[in-house]
Amino acid sequence: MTGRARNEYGTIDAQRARVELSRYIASKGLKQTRQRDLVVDAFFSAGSHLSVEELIQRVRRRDARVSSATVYRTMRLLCECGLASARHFHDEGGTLYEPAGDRHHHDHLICTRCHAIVEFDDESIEEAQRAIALRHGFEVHSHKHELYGLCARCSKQSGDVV
Amino acid sequence: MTGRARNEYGTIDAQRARVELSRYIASKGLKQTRQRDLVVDAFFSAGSHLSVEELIQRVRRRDARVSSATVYRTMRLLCECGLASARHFHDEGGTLYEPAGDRHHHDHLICTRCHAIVEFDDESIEEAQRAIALRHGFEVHSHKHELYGLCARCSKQSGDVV
DNA sequence: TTCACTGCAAAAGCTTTGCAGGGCG
DNA sequence: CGCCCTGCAAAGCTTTTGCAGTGAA
Repeated sequence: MTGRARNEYGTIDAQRARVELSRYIASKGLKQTRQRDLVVDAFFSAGSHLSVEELIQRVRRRDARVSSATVYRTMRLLCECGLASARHFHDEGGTLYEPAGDRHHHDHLICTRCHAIVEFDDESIEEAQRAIALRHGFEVHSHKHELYGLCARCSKQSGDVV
Repeated sequence: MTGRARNEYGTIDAQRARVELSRYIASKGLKQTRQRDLVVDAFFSAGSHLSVEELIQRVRRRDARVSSATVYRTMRLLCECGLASARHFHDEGGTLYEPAGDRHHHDHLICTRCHAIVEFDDESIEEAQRAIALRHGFEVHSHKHELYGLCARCSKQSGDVV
């Protein structure tokens, strides 16, 4: 137990996210609305790596009239205040969002067949990155490290069939 | 000397690229055209990491009537036959192409201010990736590893000014 | 002569934006 | 009551595609 509410992804839960967003909204003179609450709830009660399309569907189960523009705008807000981050895998398809909060940095293994996404985090790679940046005089602020291929299940299926 | 014509990027030169593309074109029953030659020349005689926009400009210096569709189609051809590869940095902006040929795999450091791109390649990272893939049962076919931040020059400017 | 290629323009797919009305503080 | 937010539709961007005419082999 860490004293913070977390779900299976190690992310903050919907309730806490709403509190943090409220704080951000207040600090910026923005307004809390029913639609924003719906989006935040839908997002934080779902799994990680949610597509805009899935998110819109989830929101519309509660209120079919929420527009996609509002969902995009709310997710932009969540990204700005650090509660979510946007990802673009496969160099194609739309944006996927993942909860951010105070979660540790991580990278991704992506199955190109079933689109499963697994997170990983490796200190020796982070260390090597620091060395590379130093060698080139770069001041690195962020990075993206994605491994594409077949997950265990899809890899096994390939082997079985072929 | 390796016996192969190479430019400063370690990529094959325009002449050799044209030969290889001709071979591919012949093998597929396609046709060699003036426009394709223009695109290939423009691409291989330019630096690495060329945007579609820059490429189109370069091609049009020679023939202003070449359409962007043709440039896209030709670059797709070059990617298919392994002479080029498409990249999408910064999660925004358009596609950048880089010569591929028989060049060694590499990754990128990208300056978020001046958009300079530096290539790197690190065996210890490749090794760590293999270990991670193994641990998760993944069969990795490709990866993307990008470090974003300020290059030496921009980093120094920041420090000076602020 | 045949069939791939080209230029043009329209379409596609994702995301943002302008606007007029609605609602939070 | 002021101003932010919302839904809708239209616009933006990059890339692809349909089509009729052109050109390589």
